Amino acid sequence: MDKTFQPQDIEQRWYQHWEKSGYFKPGSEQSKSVKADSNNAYCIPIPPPNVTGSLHMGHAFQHTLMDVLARYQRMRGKDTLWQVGTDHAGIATQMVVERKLAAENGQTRHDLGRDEFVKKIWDWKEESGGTITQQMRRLGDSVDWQSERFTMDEGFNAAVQKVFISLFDQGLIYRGKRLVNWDPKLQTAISDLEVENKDSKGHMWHLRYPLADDICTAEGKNYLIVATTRPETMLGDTAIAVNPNDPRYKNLIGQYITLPLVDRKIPIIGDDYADMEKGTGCVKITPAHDFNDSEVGKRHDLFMINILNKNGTIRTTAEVFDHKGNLSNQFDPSLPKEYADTDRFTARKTIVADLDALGLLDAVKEHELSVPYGDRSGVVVEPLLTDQWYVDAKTLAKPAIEAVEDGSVKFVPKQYENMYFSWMRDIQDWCISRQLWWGHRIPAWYDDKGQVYVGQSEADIRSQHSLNDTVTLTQDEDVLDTWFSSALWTFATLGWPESTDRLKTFHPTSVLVTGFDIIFFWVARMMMMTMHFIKDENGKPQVPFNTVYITGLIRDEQGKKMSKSKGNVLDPLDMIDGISLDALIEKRSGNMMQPQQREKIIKRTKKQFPDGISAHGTDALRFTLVALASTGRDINWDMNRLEGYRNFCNKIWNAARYVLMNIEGHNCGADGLSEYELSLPDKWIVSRLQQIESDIKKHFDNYRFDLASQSLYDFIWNEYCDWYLELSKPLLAEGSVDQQTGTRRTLVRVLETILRLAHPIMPFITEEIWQSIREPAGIDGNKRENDTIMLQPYPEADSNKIDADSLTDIDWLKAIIVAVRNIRGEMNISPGKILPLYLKNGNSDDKARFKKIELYVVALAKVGQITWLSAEDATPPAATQLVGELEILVPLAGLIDKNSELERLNKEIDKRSKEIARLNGKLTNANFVDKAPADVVEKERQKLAEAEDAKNRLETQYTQLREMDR
RNA sequence: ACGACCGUAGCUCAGUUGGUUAGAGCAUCGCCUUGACAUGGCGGGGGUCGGUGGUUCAAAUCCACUCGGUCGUACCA
Repeated sequence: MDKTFQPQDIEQRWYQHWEKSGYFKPGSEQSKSVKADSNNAYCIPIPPPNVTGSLHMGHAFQHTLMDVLARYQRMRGKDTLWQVGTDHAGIATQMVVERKLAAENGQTRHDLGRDEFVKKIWDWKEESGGTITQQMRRLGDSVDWQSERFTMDEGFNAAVQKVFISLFDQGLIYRGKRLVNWDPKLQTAISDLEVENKDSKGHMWHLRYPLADDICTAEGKNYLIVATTRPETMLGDTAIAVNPNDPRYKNLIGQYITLPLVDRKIPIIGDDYADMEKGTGCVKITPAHDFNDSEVGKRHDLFMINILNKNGTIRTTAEVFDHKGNLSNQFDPSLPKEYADTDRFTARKTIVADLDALGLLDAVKEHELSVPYGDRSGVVVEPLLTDQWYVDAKTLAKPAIEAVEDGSVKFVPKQYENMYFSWMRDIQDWCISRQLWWGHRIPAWYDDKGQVYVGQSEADIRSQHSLNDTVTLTQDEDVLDTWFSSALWTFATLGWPESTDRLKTFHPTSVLVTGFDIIFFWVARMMMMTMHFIKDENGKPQVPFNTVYITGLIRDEQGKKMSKSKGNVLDPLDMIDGISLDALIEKRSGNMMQPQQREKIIKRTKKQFPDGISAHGTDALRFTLVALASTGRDINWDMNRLEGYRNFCNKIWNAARYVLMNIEGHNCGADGLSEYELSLPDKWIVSRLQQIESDIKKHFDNYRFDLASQSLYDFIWNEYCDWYLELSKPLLAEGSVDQQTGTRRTLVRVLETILRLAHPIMPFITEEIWQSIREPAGIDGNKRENDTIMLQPYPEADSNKIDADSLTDIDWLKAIIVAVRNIRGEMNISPGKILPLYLKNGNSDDKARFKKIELYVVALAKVGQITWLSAEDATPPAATQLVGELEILVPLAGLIDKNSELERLNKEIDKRSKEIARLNGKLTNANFVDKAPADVVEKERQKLAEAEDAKNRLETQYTQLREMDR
């Protein structure tokens, strides 16, 4: 074995072995002895990453937690499936390929045409689709690769079709002309969730709209003033609203104003939406370009005038619709030609200038407002009137809300349930059509008259509706929102709409691990779709998963979100393999959208990683992520933690090295027949192991990964390595043959158990070491089930193995050794120097007890001659430590400076005095003594007595020492 | 504006139903290359738990208010 742990030598080798051996498959599909039974099944559906993407730290985090759960449950004997797959990620993928096309030969997707372009995307998927799956292998993800799915594979496509068609037939999907969030750059509708509102500074323009028919306001003005942040929309105004109770204007209701620039006569209406307190009390109403106005329009049967092209420029001629969305000739649709085809923001300036020239610009004010941006395109989105497909979300949401209310689905941490409820209880219909080319084409066809038919194929529809060839059918150009297909993820991946064994065994799945940012996008929609389509044998809706574990976000060391544009992204693989500074800089600053950031990023990267990043290995990365995973809070990434846990891996490695060196060629009881004797340290470490096992189980079952890893770390480093391995040294050197066998047996078996405990978190190092110690630990490596640690049983605590005396004895032993070490440390005595030791004030029990531990004290505290002194004996000049009643004395004898010992004693006495004062304060308080529980008071009394006794003895020692050898 | 979460050692974080002297890792200081490990060993220092007030015999923990931060939602004529 190498002196240090070299992760790069072992990781990929073991992963390939596991994968090749089929160990990631569910147990029921590996061996006939495991029956497929939904009661013993454990399934995690992976949140499908973008097929053309790559892993970031957030993935690494979530994947690690999922893998910990999967490996843990698999070892506990659950029939475990971690379902893997990728998402076609509509807009994101289409954009990537469009950019690639543009960069390579300056083409747009329109140059290629739809079929050719979609083919290009499939090509790109073939080329880049392997990246993320390769990265997952490096992370050690124990997913079932053989059943990997893609949201556009054949079976999935069938599921999507079936869901769409059924929902349409049930009246839960409909088509309608409505306002949607329109992205003028990508030229597609997007959902509310894909809109990012950003605060920005803008202007509020106050416009004068002349009253028609020579009427005047109560104040005698012949115009109304409206205010707007988007003056260009005035071209589409179809009313002015005032509050029906507003004394200033209520007599004008039913009258008209003349809309400037377009010379349109539009009504003044009364609506509560107009707030008398706000602005001038008059609101321009543009139902085709504002969501609130659209609602007002519906209440008053207003016409809707669309003035924008799909690319965000002003139309040459407006589109006029009546309140039902039918084309209308009520108004002259012509628009001033000087704005035609100019961008909305250019038009804004021109229109303001033109109104100003007409004397109709009353005021311009600075204004803070939030502006909606498309999260993908980064441009301002526009409410636009278009024909789109919608899902009746309210109907579907009802059972989905109930499932969380009645606890069928639990969120961890629980507070996210509120987030879920608040959104679900106020849910809007879901716009599912997207004007993209990449995605599931909507299975709808139109005839010449615009009549819509929904069905699996054109042929199906023709036969179903008896349409002959004289009727031309054209398929809807649009595709479905990506989240429409991912909403079917839990059951479509298991084979639905076929009725498969996997669906029966693994659905509902056990736990979904995901980020809070997609609770709405994904979690809620999976709930709705699954409960609508998947029923159990009694016809009761099935939930998609029983538990939703919400993770926090991984941020950079300053708590900032990691993003490409900030240049603070860390690649999990760089943590594993390491990366040079130059390569890291290239990665962070190359191919930047905003080159001006480049220098800044380079500078910061150089400062933060002057030597690049060294290799830490997958296990260290995973352990770090697990250790930081406390419930649902964000993680500020800390390279120092990673380094600490790399050292921890090395610690385990060397502990194993020690064990191997000491069992090699010796009997360690593997045959189960040899005589052996367990010594005090053996009994102790076995007892502690049981306690740790039950702690870890508790923590895993509560999803407290951080506490589980902490328990493991503490036990391995601070107990097994620091104490047990050290205690084993004198035993192996001086113990009897049976004792040596007992210790070797314990050394290797506890190590073997530790490896199994740690395996879900650190799969590679545990497998590597386990392979070399399984035989001495008494495991028959020739049996197939013993080929790998990943299929071994997870350790379970056995309270019969806890020896209570060993726990108190070792605590006492530790206290004595620490006392000597403390004197040594504080007096700057070299650790190797053998010290004589006096023990004073020990009772007969202490003496008997000390006999049991003398061997270890001598070895670990490096003491030579040990002399017991009775209470009456004169104490030699010595440094003193108290262990309960017992006084530990190290003679000064030229080793120790008297004054520093006096100083040290003083410090100790001082400490005791403070404690005594505190306890006295408490105990003289009648309220405390009367009202606190008796055992609490008694405890405090005892502490006081002990502190007083200790103080007295330290003071005696102090006086004696000071008097000596003056 | 409303809601959620967070504020504990220099840094990153634990701290359960209120009850020992508030813990860990990293960093720091001192001693040590001892035959598993210097990616190490041993020992030490470091915190008025964001602030104020309250409930209680007892508050990091419960309540109210307040300051700071993150996120979400709403509003924005």
